[in-house]
Amino acid sequence: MKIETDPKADLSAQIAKSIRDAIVNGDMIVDERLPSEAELSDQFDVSRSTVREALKRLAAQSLIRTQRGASGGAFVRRLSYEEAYGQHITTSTLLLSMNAVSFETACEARYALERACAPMACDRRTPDQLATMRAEIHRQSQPGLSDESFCASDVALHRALVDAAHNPVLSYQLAGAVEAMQPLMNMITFTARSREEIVGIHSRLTDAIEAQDAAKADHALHALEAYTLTLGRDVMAARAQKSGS
Amino acid sequence: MKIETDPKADLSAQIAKSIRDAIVNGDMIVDERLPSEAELSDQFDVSRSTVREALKRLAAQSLIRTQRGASGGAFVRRLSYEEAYGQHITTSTLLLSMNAVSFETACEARYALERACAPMACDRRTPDQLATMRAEIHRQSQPGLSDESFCASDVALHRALVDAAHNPVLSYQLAGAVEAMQPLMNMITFTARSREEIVGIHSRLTDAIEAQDAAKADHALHALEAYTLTLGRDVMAARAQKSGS
DNA sequence: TGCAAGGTAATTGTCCGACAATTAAAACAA
DNA sequence: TTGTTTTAATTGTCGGACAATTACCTTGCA
Repeated sequence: MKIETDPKADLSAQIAKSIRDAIVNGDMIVDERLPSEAELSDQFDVSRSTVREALKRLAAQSLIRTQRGASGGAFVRRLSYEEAYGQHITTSTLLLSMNAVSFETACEARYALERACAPMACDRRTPDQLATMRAEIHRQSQPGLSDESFCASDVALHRALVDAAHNPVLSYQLAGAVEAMQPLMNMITFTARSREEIVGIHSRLTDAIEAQDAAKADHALHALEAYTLTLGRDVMAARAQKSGS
Repeated sequence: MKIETDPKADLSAQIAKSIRDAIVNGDMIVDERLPSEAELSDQFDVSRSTVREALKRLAAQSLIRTQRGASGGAFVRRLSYEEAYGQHITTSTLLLSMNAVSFETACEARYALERACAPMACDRRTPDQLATMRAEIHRQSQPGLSDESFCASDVALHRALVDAAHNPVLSYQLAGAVEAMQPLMNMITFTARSREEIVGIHSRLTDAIEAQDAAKADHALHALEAYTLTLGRDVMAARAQKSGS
């Protein structure tokens, strides 16, 4: 295990990097045990505290898990889809909120990705996923629903669409794009009229998926993108006017 | 700043979580300074070592940066696209390598995503990006090129295609899918014949992007997916036969 | 006054030693 | 054999110490 001497980096960062490289390169396999903290501090010739800080960095990236007691230690962790989802969503959300991504850009990306998996969803959708989509549509029709709940239901529906493609890699990649949009979407106040419109398009979309009509699904997603964009622009315009007055 | 008492988690993990929540929820803005390690250890009533381990976890996720000296400390970090790319690619690569994702699944996801951005690339491609694609095609035609270099060039070409869509959110999401495929692709030995075939499709694809012909680009990507899949299946079959004999 | 040199204090980085908590395995007793 | 106790290894937490770095203040000088 080599240690690249980048003189400006912290020791714990250097050690974390060398261990991370070993894991990513496949030098260590899943569930393999790392040397104990004492052994690592000997190998790298640093104190145990420094080794611990390095290990905490790796734990934060879900690369290792630790276990106390005899025959405990740090083990290479199998990265599950669920954890990867979580990290991806957190990162995507922060990226959008910290970098002032325009509503248009995020919207365009989201619907482009969804259109990419619509044909596969048409092929492979299960009754289960159709039922989920119908249930969310029903929820969205409830009059007392808050804007936040409406958005959450929207995300759930689109998530079902993505999962219907039955491609875990695709689901993983798209989860970030769709869920990271939610804070942006939450800024929109949905009138009764706009909800009705959206529910209508959602129904057409679900019908298309059920009928396995990819062209129709694509059309519905285009309509949804256009309408969402209109709503978003209205909100932005209203906000700009307000702050300008 | 609240601390949820999850009794089974480490103290440093709990503290990291509470600070992370504060950042993600927007309670702390970019470049805002966190309390010093001494103050945090007072607030959370733990030792400084424990606070430091928590801060290292956050640093590993690029949520904070630290600075030494007077008026130094830990500051909320603006997550840049570049860092997010890096994290995303690392995570995606690990996810694929650790979970035995089939070549078919990864391939399908990759080309579905690329087809999603092809229409936008047709609209917005710049001469620069076309030149990059042409240059990579030229590289791929060199006879002495190693399989690894051929794959790297392949990734570079597709990366140019994605960037041509001029949507940073899309680029970010797709970078993981495309680059994480490279280790899988590297397993394939490309014969002179198959390279010729791939270069031909790449040329058709680039022509379509230049001519802004979305349908033709879509067709080329479908052809590329089908051919890549064939190559991958051959490799897997050969490998299976070898291990079986 | 203005400026430069040097000192000071605050803060993170690293090290050390100690003890608590946990857990698997070994040793032991019935 | 089976159940219990002891033991050893390992991570988790604490406290203190010092080094390294850096912004800020003080002091002396022109």
